Amino acid sequence: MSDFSKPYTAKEHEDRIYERWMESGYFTPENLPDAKNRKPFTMILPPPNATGTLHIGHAVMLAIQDTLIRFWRMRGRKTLWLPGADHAAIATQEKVEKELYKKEKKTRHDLGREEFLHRVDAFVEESRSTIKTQIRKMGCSLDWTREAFTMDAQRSLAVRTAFVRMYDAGLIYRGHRIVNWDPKLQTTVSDDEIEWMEEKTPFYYLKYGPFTIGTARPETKFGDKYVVMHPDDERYKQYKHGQTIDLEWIGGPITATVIKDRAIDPEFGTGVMTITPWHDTADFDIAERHKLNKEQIIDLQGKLLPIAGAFAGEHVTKARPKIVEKLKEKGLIEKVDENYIHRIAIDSRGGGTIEPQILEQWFISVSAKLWSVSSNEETTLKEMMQRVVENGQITILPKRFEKIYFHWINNLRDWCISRQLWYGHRIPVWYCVACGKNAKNEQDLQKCTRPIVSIEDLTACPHCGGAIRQDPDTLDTWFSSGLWTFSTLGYPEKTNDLEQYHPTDVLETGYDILFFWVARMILMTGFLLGDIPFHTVYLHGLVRDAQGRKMSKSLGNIIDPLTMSEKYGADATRLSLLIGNAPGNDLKMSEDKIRGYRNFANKIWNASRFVITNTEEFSPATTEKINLTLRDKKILADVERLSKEITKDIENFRLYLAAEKTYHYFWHTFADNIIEEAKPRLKGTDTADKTSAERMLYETLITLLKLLHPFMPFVTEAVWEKVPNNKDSLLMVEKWPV
RNA sequence: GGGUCCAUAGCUCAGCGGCAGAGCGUUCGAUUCACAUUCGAAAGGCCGAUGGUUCAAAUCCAUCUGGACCCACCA
Repeated sequence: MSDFSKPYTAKEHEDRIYERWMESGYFTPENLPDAKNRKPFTMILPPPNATGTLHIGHAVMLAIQDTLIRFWRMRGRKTLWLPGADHAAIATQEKVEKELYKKEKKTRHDLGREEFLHRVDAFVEESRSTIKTQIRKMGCSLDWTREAFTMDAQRSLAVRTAFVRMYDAGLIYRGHRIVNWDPKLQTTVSDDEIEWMEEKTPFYYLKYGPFTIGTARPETKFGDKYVVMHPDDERYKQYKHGQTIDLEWIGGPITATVIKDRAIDPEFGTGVMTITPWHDTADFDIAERHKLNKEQIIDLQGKLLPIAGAFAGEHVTKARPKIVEKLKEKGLIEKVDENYIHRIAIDSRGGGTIEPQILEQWFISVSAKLWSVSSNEETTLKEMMQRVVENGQITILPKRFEKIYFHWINNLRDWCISRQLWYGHRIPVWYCVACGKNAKNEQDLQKCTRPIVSIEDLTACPHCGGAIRQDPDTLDTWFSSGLWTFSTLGYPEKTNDLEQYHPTDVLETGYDILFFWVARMILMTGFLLGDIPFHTVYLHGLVRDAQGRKMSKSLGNIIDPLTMSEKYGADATRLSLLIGNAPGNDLKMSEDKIRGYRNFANKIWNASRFVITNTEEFSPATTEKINLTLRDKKILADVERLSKEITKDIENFRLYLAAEKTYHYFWHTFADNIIEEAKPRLKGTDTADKTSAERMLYETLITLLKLLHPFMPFVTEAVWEKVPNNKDSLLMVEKWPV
């Protein structure tokens, strides 16, 4: 058995070993030895976007999850780790549109909806297979027979079913709301997808009748006919709420109405402002409170409407200087603050500047009353989301994120779920355009005027048989992601999988999508199944470079996990992502660190070779009969203590400690001390002492290989093959040493 | 404005009431040995500051300083 080649070269083993695992079928829980008597352990892989390639953020999640799943598999659980991909509507559509424009100078409108979606599907097909190959390179023991995609037939059925059920329960409604509109991508964007940028802009103090108002956006001021101040502001006490004032404004004389509202900060500027409810969230709220008129100033392309008079049709950014010029001419500018810092909202996915607009959108109400199946009382989605974490049904690790979660829930508003994209789940709502002309009775006629919600595709109005059209919008990506723990298991059918594997045990993901995704899964599962989606949420941090900066293409500091795995092996890459990675904390990563763990893989290889070549005549059956010296017994007891400690650490998600302890013990205790001390004994003439040493070394190595396997599956499996007694067995399904 | 967290060796961090620790890096030395992807050794710390609780504080409490992040968003 001395065919160990001299340094360990990961490349020679990894693909081959992955193939062996695949052939064994053990990634599928039902194929595990004695599967019937195993208790299930489930994790669903957070689906990577179907557009991308694997990056270091994926690698860290894969390393943690594969470690957990391998640990629980060896501990005798019926482990299911289910893979999939997310269609990532906005990101994917944007990518394909860019490609299309670059290659053919066409927009999606040139192709039409159907043809465009064909292109997207082709693109997604290709990326999905790329990322799948890359996930395998990392050694992930995922059940590929259950692979899912958020846009496949089964998941689409789940999405429509969920929509219809929520609609029927009165949770989904349509309404005019102010939303974040991205004029570049021509869609709404959720609050969570916005990034704020600071920009130095002139701040204008404008004369508004007897008042002075401040604004950084004079181009939105055309329609302003309400002037708002704090009710307790002494300076303006002579003006009464509702009082009208005639004054000269940009486009000529207007009549303004005084509004008193507590949202105004008397300290800011002059303590008086005018409002633009159509294009500002705060102004919209004020207008709603006092039932004021709202007027649109800017269209969906970002151009000024006829209300702007001479400036109509001009893009806001181009019109602004001209408008300032006109204000100057009219003597309406009192002063300009040149050093004002203005914050502008950017769509973090596509980069367009957000222009708030009032639009008709679909919403999920988080505060509508509904009947809770599980607690048998009236509740709201918001209360339900809070309760399951509060009462410990769901644990979020690290604990401090529970506080952050509660804080978020407290400020939660209704969730806007419609997007004006083409790629995604089309909203399963139809409108009768035949105006109910064939309706048989008054009841049906009335139904024709309302939205028709259906799980099945409709081709004609079910009430009058007339023509219909489907809502053009698609659903927010997170709507389908929210169903992920159970849509992957067969929902809406009551499948065996759903029965057996849900709720899942652990959801492992980055803290950056706690609100986007984790919270929404809790919401969806709570309503649709009356259950929780998972027992434990484990949140990892961001991977940063050695200087602690975010990795980005422009900084050129990206560490590509695939290049690293190619160079140093997947095991080394994985270990570098686990050690020093405490939950919820960001992790600093450098190539040097990975190189260090490559050396460790080689250490395992070499020390194992030494032990294996010196214990060749052993078989587990005979080792039992060999008497151990006191010292060797003590060593084995130490290893047992270590095993217990490691087990506890992994059970409590302290992978960073478990990995480091095992690493340290293997290298600096086992290799540096135990093996060194055993060398003379192996060459000695005292047979009893010699065999005791052999047994001790053999058993220690076997235990350490098992302890290391979840962290470094390839090298440990490669060594396992070299142990004479193991022949065709796989370390992957060996019993955990406790 | 509201919230969360961090500060310990040059760097990355562990320790979270009982003698200040690890990895990497640095310096010096070794090398027919399973392994130069190696081994041995050394240097390196007022545990951010101040005050308090305690027999005892890096650890608990308060305040401050510096930093990171999240949420809200100010016309």
